[in-house]
Amino acid sequence: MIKITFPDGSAREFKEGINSIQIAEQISPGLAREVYSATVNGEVWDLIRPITRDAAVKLHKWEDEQGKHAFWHSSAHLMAGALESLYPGIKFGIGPAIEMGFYYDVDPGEGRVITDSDLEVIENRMKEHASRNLIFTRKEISKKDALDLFRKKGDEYKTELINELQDGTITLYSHGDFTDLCRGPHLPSTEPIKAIKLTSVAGAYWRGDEKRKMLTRIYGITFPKQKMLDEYLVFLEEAKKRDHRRIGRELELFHFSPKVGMGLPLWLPKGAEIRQNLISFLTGILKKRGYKIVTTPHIGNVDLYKTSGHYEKYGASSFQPMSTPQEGEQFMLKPMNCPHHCEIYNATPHSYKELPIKMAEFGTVYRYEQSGELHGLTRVRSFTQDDAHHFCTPEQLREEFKSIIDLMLYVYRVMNFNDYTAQISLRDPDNMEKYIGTDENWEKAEQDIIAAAGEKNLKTVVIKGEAAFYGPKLDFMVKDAIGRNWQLGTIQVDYNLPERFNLTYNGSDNQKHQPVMIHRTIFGSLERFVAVMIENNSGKFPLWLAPDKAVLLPISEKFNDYAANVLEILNNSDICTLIDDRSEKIGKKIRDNELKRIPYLLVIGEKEAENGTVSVRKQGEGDKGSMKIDEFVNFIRSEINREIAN
RNA sequence: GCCGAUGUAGCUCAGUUGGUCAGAGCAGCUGAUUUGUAAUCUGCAGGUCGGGGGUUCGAAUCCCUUCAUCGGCUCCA
Repeated sequence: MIKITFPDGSAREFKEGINSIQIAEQISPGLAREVYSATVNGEVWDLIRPITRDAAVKLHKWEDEQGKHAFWHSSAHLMAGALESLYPGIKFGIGPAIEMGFYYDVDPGEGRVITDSDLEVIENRMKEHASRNLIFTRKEISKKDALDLFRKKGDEYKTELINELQDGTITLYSHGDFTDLCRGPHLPSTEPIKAIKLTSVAGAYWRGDEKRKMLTRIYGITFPKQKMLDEYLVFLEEAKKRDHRRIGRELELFHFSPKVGMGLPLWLPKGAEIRQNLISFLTGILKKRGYKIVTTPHIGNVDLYKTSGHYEKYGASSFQPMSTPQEGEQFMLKPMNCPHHCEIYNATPHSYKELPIKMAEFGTVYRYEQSGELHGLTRVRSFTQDDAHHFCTPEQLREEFKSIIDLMLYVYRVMNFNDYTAQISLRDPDNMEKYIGTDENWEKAEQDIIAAAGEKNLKTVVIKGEAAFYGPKLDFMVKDAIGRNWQLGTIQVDYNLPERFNLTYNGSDNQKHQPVMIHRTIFGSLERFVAVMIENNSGKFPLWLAPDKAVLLPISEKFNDYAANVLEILNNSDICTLIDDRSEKIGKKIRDNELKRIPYLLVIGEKEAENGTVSVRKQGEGDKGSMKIDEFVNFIRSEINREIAN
C-alpha cells in the first residue's frame, strides 16, 4: 500500500501502482469524469500513469490550467492524427496547448498547401477519431530507437528535437495509428473531446527562426461540451464588435488612407479631440509633479542616432535618411525622442542640486514597422509617445523609479484602467550579444527595478529576453478585445545613453559625475492607448475624455430655434461639447450604438422650451430630471472634476 | 519581410458553371410627415467590381502582376 496525500492535507492508502484516474473514481465517479490530468509530487502526469510510491496528488479539472492544458494538448495530437490520415507523409513540428486552445506546426510536403477551406474536413476527421474513444498510451523509448523511428518516417523536425533531448527522458504517446514524440501529459482517451473547432491556419517559422523553413500552423480549440464551444464562438463574435478599428470607423475617430501610406493614422476631428483631452489631462499631472515640457524636431541629423547607437541597431530597418542639397548631410525621421532630450540636457551645465531633472514631451516618432506587423492603431508607423526622461544621480535611481510607478498607477486608476500585467523585462541570458553596456550596469539596473517593484508591492511577472537593447524595463501590458497582449506604459533604466552623450553633473565634491537616465511612458503611445481604451469600453469614453459629451434631441422641429440656442450656449461653455441631432431616425442611431456611446442625451419638448430647460438622461442610467442650461453646464463640470479628481 | 486568406457604392453584403450581373439594405440628398427614444412614407443620386496587364467573341467571375486589408510568424528602440 502507498499513501496518497491530497491538497487539503488529507491522506488515504491505496494499492501500489494505482493511477490518478482510479484514485478519482474511488473518491467519486463524477469526479473521475471531470479530471484530465494530475500533479504527482510536483510533476504533471497522465491520469493513467501508475503511482508506485507515497505521493502528493492533485487532480486537475477543466478549471485548472493543467487540466485544460492536457485536454488541449491531447486535442493537438488528435488533430495530428487526423492530418496524418488525410495527408500521408505529412511531417510534424511542435504542437502545444496555448492560452486558448492549441496549434500544431506541420509541413504538408512539397507542393501541398493546407488552407482555411480544408479545416472542415480535418475537423470532421478529428470528430470521427475522437468518437472512437481512442486510448492514449505512453511509452518510454531510448534516444536511438526514437531517432530510428522518426528517421524512418522521414520527419527531420522530430529528429532534430530528439537530438537535443537527453537519453532516458524521451517518451512517445500514441492513440490509434498515430504516434508522436511528446512529454505529455495526455487524457486517458479521446473520449472527453466532444466539441472541436479549427480556427485558423497561418505560417510559422520552424523554431521561430525567420531564416528557417516556414511551416503551416493550424490553430484549434476543443471543449468537453458543445455548449462551451458555442459560448466561445459567441464571445469571439462579441469581441469583433469591440475591435477598435471597427469602432474607430463607426465613431469617425481615425482613418487610414493608402494614399497617405500604410500605418500612418489620420486622426479625424473626434479622435483628435480625445487625443487632445488625454494630452491636457496628463500635462496637468506632469506639471504638478515637476516635469518640464520640452519640444523637439521631428527629424535629426544621422550623427545623433549614430551617437545614441540606434543607427547601428536599427538604421538598416528604419525609414532611410533623407539628404539635403548639401553634400554628405543626412537627416532621419526621429524614431525616438531620447537622443534629442540628451542634447537638451547637455545644453546647460547641471549641478547635483538640480537633479532629478524630468523632461517630458508628447513626441511623435516614426518607425518603419514591417508591413505585416501593422495593426490598426496598436502598431503603426507614426505615433505619439507620452515620453519623458528622468536624469538623476545613481543614488536617486530607485526613488525615481518608485515615483514613476506611483504616477503610472495613479493615472491608470484615474482612467479606471485595472486590467494590466506589470512585467519585468530582463536580458536573455542565452543571447547576451544583443545588448550594449557593461554587465555591472545591467546587473545594477535589473536589481533596482526588481527592488523598486517589490517595494511598491507591485505584482509582477519576470520575462527574460524582453529587455530593451540598452537596459531592462518594467512594462505594463494589457490585452485587447481578443486577448492579444500590448505594451502600454514602460519604465526603463539606462546607463548607456548618458555615457554615449557624455552627460554630466557637478557633484558636491565638485567633480563631474554621470547621471542615470530613466525612460518612461505612461500611455505608451496615444494611438495604442486610445485603441485599448476603445476595446475595453466598447467605444464608450468617460465624460472628461468623450469628444461629444451629450447629444441634443428636439422632439419636434417646432423647437429647433430653442435647440439651436441651447446648442450654442452649451458648445460655447467650453466644457460641454454637444452634437445636434434633429434626425427622425434617432431610434436607429440608438440601436446602432451610435448615440448610446455618448454619455448624455438631452431631450427638448414643449415643456422644456417653455421653461428654458433640457430634460437630461444619462445613457444607461436613465432620467436625471429637467435642468436649466447653466445648471446642466455646472453639473457636467462637476461630473468631470469628480472623474478626474478621483 | 514570410505563410495563408480577402478586396463589388461611405458602411454591411448579394452576384450560381465567364453571357441583360453592375444589385440590395443602411447612410446621403429630394419632397411629404411632427411622432417623448430600437427602423414614417416618396423620389433621387452613388461603383473603371482595389490598380495594371493577359486569356476570350465576351471577364466582377479565369491567369499573371501590383497595392491594400485580415489572421498568424518574425520584429517591436
